[in-house]
Amino acid sequence: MSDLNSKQIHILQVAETLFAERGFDGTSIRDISKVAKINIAMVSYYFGSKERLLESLVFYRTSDLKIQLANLTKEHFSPLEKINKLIELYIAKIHGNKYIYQILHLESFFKKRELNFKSFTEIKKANLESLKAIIEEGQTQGIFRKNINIPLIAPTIFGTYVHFQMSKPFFGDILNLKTELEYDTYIKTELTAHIQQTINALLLYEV
Amino acid sequence: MSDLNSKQIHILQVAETLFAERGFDGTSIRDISKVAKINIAMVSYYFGSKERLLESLVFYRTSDLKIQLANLTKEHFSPLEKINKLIELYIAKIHGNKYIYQILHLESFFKKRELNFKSFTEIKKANLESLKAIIEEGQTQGIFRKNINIPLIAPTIFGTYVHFQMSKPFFGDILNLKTELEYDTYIKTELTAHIQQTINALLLYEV
DNA sequence: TTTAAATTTAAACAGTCGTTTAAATTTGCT
DNA sequence: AGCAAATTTAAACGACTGTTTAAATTTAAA
Repeated sequence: MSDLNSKQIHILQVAETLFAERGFDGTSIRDISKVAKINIAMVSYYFGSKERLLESLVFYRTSDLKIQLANLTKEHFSPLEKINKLIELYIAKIHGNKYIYQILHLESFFKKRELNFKSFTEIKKANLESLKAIIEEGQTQGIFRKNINIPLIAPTIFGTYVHFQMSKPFFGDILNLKTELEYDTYIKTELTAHIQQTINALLLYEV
Repeated sequence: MSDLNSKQIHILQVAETLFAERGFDGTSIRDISKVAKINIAMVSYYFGSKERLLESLVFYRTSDLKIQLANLTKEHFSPLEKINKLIELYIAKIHGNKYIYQILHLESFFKKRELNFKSFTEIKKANLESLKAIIEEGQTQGIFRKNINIPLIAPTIFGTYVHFQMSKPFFGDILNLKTELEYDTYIKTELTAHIQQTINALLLYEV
């Protein structure tokens, strides 16, 4: 499970893009085999089954997903700077792994799928704890206001990004972003700035 | 297409919950027939095909989706009050139609599906215009700050809600919301308040 | 009550699905 | 080179898919 050869990794990479594009049910093993240029039996040979292929993919990617926040909390930035660096890091990391996040986001709430998403949940909990630590640091310093629903900040960051990413045709149209690169650049600049601005205002000001 | 009898509506309602739970591809006509207690041929008889059933469902629901914002913009509230009423209306309406929104959200970005989602796009554009009108009113009154990326506000509202809704197992766990009713109540109170607080801070304060 | 239309049914259709099989081929070690 | 293990292949399996068929039944108007 843990040591994958180059052929297995190639299959996972093909499966990843197809699952993200068409969904798990919308992608057949024959589709994967055709794109990856392998025999259809190779998926069963290497992974056992289609479901186990997805499990391997999730395992393969989520081991790479941990966002380096430990270093961040220790450095001597102000809480506000930490928050903004966290958001930037968060969006960049999610965007770099957008396919697996799309898959996890789409498939995780289908109850019939009984896969092991514990690692994903643990990462979310760990990230929430890091965020909580930074905000409470800012609150004790008297910089951030007290009445903040901390668990709802992550959905605002994550949800804004995901919704922007999933509504690409709509926002590409109204914001006149024609190419993939233009869209990516907009996410790294304007969207990240918007989210930082939003969370900063929420943390700093009483309404 | 437009005049549906009670049997057709019953089929659509069953299909709606199943599509939202299991996805379009994950739901078979036999599943729908079993739950709706009809013969499998009735779907083809009434709707022509499974795809046309989805089209009928989208048409049936989106005609009911238009959020009544026209009245809102005309009433003599302050821009800030209008924004907060808009958010409350928006979340309540989406939450009341959560199943069809889930389906649209999940299926709309799968490119292979060439369905007619124009009405959905038009609603989004109309809502964006209403939001823009209110914010610009506030800006000319000198209440709201100038440097605001208006098209990105809707993704923040919508995205926060959708992500909270789709991560029900996660947030139900960490917020200790055990029943469906507790979750619904939390959305109508805490989550709506959080989003209002967030957008208000964004509109009112320079960071 | 007769009769034609609308509805409902069980059965079958052709196609695709994930998976398995057994034979063929390649690989790597002695 | 010889040989066993690993890999790759084409073919087939049974199960499930959406859809169609034709007969049976119900409905409703004359």
